Amino acid sequence: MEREGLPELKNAEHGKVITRFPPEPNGYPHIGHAKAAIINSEYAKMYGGKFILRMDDTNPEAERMEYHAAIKVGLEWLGIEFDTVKNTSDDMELFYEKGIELIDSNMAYICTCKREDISQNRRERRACKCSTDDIVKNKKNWEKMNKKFKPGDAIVRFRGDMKADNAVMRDPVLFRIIDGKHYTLGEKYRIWPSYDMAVAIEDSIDGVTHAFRSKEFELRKELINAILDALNMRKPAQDFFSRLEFKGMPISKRIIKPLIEEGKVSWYDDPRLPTLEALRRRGIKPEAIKKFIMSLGLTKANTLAPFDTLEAFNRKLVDANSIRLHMVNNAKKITVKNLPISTVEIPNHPVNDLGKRRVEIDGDFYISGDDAQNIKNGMQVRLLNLGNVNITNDGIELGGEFIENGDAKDIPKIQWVPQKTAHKIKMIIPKTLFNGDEFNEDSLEEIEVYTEPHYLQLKEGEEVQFVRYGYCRKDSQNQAIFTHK
RNA sequence: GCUCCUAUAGUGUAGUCCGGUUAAGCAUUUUGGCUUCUCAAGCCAAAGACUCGGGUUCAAAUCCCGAUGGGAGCACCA
Repeated sequence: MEREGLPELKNAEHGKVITRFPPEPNGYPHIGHAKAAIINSEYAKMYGGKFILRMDDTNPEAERMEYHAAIKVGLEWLGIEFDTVKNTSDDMELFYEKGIELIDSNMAYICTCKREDISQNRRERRACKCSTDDIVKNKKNWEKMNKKFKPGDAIVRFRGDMKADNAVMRDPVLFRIIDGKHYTLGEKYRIWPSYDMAVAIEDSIDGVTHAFRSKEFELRKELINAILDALNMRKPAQDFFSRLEFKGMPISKRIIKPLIEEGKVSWYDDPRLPTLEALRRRGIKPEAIKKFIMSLGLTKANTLAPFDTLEAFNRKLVDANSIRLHMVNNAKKITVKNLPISTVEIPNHPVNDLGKRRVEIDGDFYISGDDAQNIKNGMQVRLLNLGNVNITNDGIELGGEFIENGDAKDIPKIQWVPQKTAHKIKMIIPKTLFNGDEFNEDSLEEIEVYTEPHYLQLKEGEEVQFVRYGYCRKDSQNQAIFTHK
């Protein structure tokens, strides 16, 4: 059986599937976000269901509007559409209600132990004294968390199982005190639900039927189910997929931030990064990302994806409407005599009708240094779209004589740019940022090249193919970024 | 250390639940050819894999046991 796209879901009814993508607005969106968003959104689409974007914003210390906005921009660029957009923090009152319910039913208690002690007890699978406090005392302490206690003084813990093999189940945190200013709610609340509490409640009340998360959350599944059971709430099906990273391209802010601060990387849109913004600048199309991610499947095996697969998808997308332009690198001069014409019309694409451009010529050209080295005296070469030339090369100066009606078959073909109108641009070539753990000091190559003046008429962001060189994205009038071959 | 997840060609995957129909399909990569006024695209072809060791069975990539490699968790981050 041939399978289109993602594997079938268990217990999925057409029209009734609800999925969600819950990013935390604590950084710029990257390829990993794209994977989670695309998989969840594709499943909703596949079953004619609904898809929710939920900003998971329950840690005021980490979250910022800047990131919130960047995530929205990134998702829009990817072309992902949502039926509902919400914030986890919209439901603070509900979290409190459910939290109190857990305390009332003795499924949760307030713990006032020191952080280190809690950690050690977890490791040693020992309960602490607080776990035996009665409901009355717990309720009193809950009130105190609102004002009297300082951050770190007290937390609400779920009554799991301190002896459990799954360490996540050893009385995990449900609520903690954070005094920081939340990016949308300010100082309205200071008791914040933990990830597990928030996700459990949210997925349940949002009607999420299938939740797909990356593998590092796998151990949380048991806890989320336990919380929901304790509350008598509906449980979504949970499944997991491997994290997506590219070789040598760090995803974590912990690594990227210092690079930016040290000036080793310009910003989150530096084309060497796997952020969505960077991929966009580099010339990768959203559709290519989608196809690429779908081709990865739902495996739980670790993936260190090869960038060239992404490039292959992109090349196929971009080829049909990338204008072909001449560009020369490491330019060498050549003067061609006996040119019978002063202008030549060149098609913008070999097979598709993308128009033509008129190029003025006077016999003085630039060609690429590599080509100049390979052409010998007496040789015949084809100046692409122009005609054949008999080369004279005395070792110092390159010259040539135009041959009318030369046959293009079986002779070297090279691209050229008229000296008079040549437009100089900077070509940026992104390479792998890291070799293992080593920062690659040569990860960004910049070269000065000449291109046809027609380049100036292209829109910014347009993809072009520099003939015999590769696909590049116009970054500005004076700069292009190498996308791939 | 404990627990969980995972293991198919250079790379990424399909197949593994329900053992035989596939001596393993697809994509990428590499190489060769056709086409072409590009070293692109398109078309054709070739190369290349079931981690290891036991067991069950007429039959195992698929089931069981063990080993080994890789990843994750053991946060008042998500």
